[in-house]
Amino acid sequence: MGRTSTAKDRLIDAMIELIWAGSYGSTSVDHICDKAGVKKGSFYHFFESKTELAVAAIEHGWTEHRKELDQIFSPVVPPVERILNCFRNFRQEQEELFQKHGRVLGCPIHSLGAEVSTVDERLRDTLQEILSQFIRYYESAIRDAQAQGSIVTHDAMALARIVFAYSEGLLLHARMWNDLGRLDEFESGAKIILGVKG
Amino acid sequence: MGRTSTAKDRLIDAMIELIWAGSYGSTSVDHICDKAGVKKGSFYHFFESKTELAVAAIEHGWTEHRKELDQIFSPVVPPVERILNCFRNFRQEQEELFQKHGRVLGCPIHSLGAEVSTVDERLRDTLQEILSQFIRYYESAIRDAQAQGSIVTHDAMALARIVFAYSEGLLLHARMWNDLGRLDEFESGAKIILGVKG
DNA sequence: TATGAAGTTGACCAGTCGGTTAATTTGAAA
DNA sequence: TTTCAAATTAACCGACTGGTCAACTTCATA
Repeated sequence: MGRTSTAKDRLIDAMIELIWAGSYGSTSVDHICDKAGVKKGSFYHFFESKTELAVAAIEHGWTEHRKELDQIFSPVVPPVERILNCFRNFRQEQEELFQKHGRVLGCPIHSLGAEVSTVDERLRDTLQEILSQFIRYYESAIRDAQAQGSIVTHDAMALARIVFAYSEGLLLHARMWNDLGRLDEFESGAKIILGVKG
Repeated sequence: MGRTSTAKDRLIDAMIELIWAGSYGSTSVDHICDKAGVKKGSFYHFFESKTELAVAAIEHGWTEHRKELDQIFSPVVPPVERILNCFRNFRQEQEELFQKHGRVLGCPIHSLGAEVSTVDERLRDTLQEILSQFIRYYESAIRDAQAQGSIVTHDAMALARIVFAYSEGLLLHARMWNDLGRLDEFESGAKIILGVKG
């Protein structure tokens, strides 16, 4: 009952893009509405606040990304290859974004986290949860790799955190230097950290 | 000739603290002036813009930090120990900030970089330059360690970048989870990356 | 085809944003 | 003790901030 609308989705899409390309602070409700072709009154019909839209946008993005990750981290694929492919996937995505925006945008979760985590708890909690889920992909791949003896035998959780922190640092540097090439370093870097044999 | 003033320094100090505790976007000129006990008119007497104050504040902070780094990375200290001490120094600083703000604040260069690098080139260039200088401390320590055979023999520049990206990722996670304990992971993490022998 | 729930609209709000200005006060150096 | 460059001040600017609201339009369903 009542009429249907795509405005909510348009707002979510606009929010993700604007945050990614700029920052949370540089993204105003007016900008979002312009980009989505939605009037401000409608914005607040669908979302309680700017923060709530950001939460919805980030969660939506993560839900989408998870579908890819579930394929990339399929147990059928050799474990080390899963991690490498995951970052190759990042690189490709960043390349497409670069063609569109003329800039390397890095990881929005990470950039948003750095910006808002001392200021907006609601958003911070959302980002925390997503990163906690993400790292589990690395963790289980590392455990599988250790079981088959293809990498060094350290605590899997610890190794996953190292690779994860490293990958986020790399993504940030790629954003800061607007340089896709930085992302190519991951392959050799991850192999060094994981002590890949052969 | 003319009168003297400490307003400029007070503004710089206030800016660093506010950016570190929050973000660039959450730090308004009015907040800075309040904190520094300076009227807005004086602000614009000393600085062209908010961006220029940020640049001055970041550069001032880096100049101070370099003094510590020059001691920490003294060639007299065993090379691997230099890198470890550098992060121990971070940890201690973060502990003091935690006592003051009740929050882990992480690396301001890094957080600022994530926030503004697509939006404010002037600031981005300043941050780039500082990070480029920073990594050289790691690089030369790594080269010394390799010369004395205490770590693995990979390309020193590449290793430095890995350790550096890793440390920034760690600092971010400590900020996001408001958890000083994350920083303790650096010691074992760095040893794994560098392949410390013994 | 009537209905009312859901979506849309534009005008409006008080507060804040970064930044400007001209008048005034200060105190270091001559 | 005078001088005047430098520092301070408060009032002001227009644009924009996140958010509200009541009137209005639409269209899926019954």
